[in-house]
Amino acid sequence: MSKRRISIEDIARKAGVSHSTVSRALRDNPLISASVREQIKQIAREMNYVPNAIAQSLQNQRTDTVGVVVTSIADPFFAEVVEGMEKVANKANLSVLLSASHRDFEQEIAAIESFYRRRVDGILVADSRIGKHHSKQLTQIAVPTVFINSQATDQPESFHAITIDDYLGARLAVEHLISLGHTKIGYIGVGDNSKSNHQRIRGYQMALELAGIPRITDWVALSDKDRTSKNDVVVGQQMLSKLFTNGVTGIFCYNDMVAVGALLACQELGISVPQDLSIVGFDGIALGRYVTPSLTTVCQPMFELGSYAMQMLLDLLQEKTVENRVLSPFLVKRGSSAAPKKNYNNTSASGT
Amino acid sequence: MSKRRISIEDIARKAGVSHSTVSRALRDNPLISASVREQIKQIAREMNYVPNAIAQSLQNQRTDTVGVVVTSIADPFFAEVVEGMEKVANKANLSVLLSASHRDFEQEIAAIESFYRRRVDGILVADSRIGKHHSKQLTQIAVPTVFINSQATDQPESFHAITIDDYLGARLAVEHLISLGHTKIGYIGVGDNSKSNHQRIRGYQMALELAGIPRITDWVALSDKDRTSKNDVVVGQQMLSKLFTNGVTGIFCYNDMVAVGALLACQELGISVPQDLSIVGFDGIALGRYVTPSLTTVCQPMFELGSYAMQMLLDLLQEKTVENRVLSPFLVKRGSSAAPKKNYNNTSASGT
DNA sequence: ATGAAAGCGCTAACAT
DNA sequence: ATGTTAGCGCTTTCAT
Repeated sequence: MSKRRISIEDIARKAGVSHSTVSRALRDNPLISASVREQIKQIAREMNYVPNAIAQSLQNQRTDTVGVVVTSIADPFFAEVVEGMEKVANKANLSVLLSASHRDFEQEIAAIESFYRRRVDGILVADSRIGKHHSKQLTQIAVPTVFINSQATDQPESFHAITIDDYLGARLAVEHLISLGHTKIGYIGVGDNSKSNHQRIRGYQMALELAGIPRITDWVALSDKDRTSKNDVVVGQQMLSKLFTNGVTGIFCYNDMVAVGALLACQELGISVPQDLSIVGFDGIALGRYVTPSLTTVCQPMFELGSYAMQMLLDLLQEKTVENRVLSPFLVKRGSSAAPKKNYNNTSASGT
Repeated sequence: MSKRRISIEDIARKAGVSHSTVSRALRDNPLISASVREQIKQIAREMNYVPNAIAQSLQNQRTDTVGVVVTSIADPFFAEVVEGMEKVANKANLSVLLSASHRDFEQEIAAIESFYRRRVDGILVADSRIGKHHSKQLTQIAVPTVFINSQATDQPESFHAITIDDYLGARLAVEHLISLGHTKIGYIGVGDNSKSNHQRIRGYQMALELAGIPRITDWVALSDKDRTSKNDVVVGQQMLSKLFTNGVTGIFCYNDMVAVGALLACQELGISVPQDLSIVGFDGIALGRYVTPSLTTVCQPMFELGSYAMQMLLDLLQEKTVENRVLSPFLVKRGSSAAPKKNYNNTSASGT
């Protein structure tokens, strides 16, 4: 905001009217006569006048800005989600302030507080770590907020939220493997305390249970705490051999990056997918289409997750009542899953 | 910005001082006695006071906000670049307004104008389409601006810019193929009028020329105008067979997505890479490591591109003089390139 | 060391 | 139909 810019004052002077007349004219207030209005607009154009949104915000108590917090912009999943948000925001003439939390609680809070200082009209938080115990600080920040795939295990009821049905997704994945004839099905997950991971494990277990397949502890592997999209791949790579050694013929992975890691490990170990082992991912990022074999996965409607979330926020801003939403993921069958090879002890494991 | 929030007025009332004293105390102005200062800060804390950044901006003529325009957030290349920007901005306590241009000139201008209205302190534009003829409108928008990989063929000299050396990158790619023994080398590019594509073609041609390899028109294929990261893949897929039929043994692709498309086409056509055909990409997006075979490519330092650009902008804001930068890409050899198969007419094509 | 007052650029209630 | 004035919440002279 360097030098002095043209203000309505300047235009008023040149037009020989008061600054309020200019203000009215520029905003098509019907009180101003057409001729004066056009004259003023003409002068404004000639002087390259651009209204100062900061001054308008101070007066109007609205910034036409929303804050968005994601764990990482470089994560292909969130990139899609943000794309969806941006599209809706843009159509509604809202600007988007973007901030990354890197899955860190402190950074998430810091981002939200910064948004609050800047008086954003609303806030969108993806993969939030905020639970009930923190909600107090935040309810004081009385800014309309929508959470996307909140990861707090004790998510406060009072918040607005849009969520993917992780439990359903996991069941879709595992039931797909079961329907192909697999009975030795493993899970590779992440060891952070995310709700997603919990729900996906639950879905995995329930799918097995409903099919009468016993759960084996050695068929579940979880990584350590720290996570980035890059080392999700490493998780898959490292966990794979153990599970394969333990005899699984199919693996459901926490997400696509983990699945890609598993795929990579298979290539190294000479395990052919899907002949020797079937792999199913979660998310539906573009990458899954380009690996070999292409990845069977449970897709989250990422773009919709973002655009619906933004739409919910818009509704909130217009004081409409908004219902929380739960979106259903869907299975996309590709090359990484197939029926298991027939061998000695196959599909007869239906007894308890 | 819904209801009334706590202001310094409220604190002043409660502390029995004037609002200017509160303002000073909160900002550690040495004029205020330590005891009063602490008392005021205490009250502010108790009342959950959060300064109104909008009011501060209006007074200080600074918003501590930068605007960023990229073609698409969902593009893995820009996602990395933005990540780099965000990191530097965050450290400098700058907020980032993000907007997508979708490679559309109008949208790019609209985003910049919106940033100007909001009085951002600086602007970063990636893949700008703005050329000399438009620079007039924008020089009036006297906001410090840095362009990243500007795509205007007639980029105005006066702008600040950081650019990857596309020409060098292309030479690296093609010289790599030549050093492996290839002499029949093709190029798959994009038909938009981007500077990158021009420079990469130039580098491709120069590398051939320097090696004394004749150029063959049929070894260069360009796509039509419209581009998204998704249909860059399609470009690679569609162009591949023609080039292969025309006898090339190595192909340099405009970017990694095009290269992935080419790889996919090879799989479908039963062309084995790198035995029958070598493929080299450009960009260095993560995806390249996960496809089969992994992609040899010319890497742009994406994260640095973003972080340096933001650093240049910070310097500009502090009125330092900043030099334009040209970053060098570097070759990363992976699985998709190898020596061509020996056959009848091999590396003897060194005569003019 | 502290308060009063002006002003950042705008909108809107209140005159006329 | 237009001008005058106040005020959004803050910082910063200028008094004292």
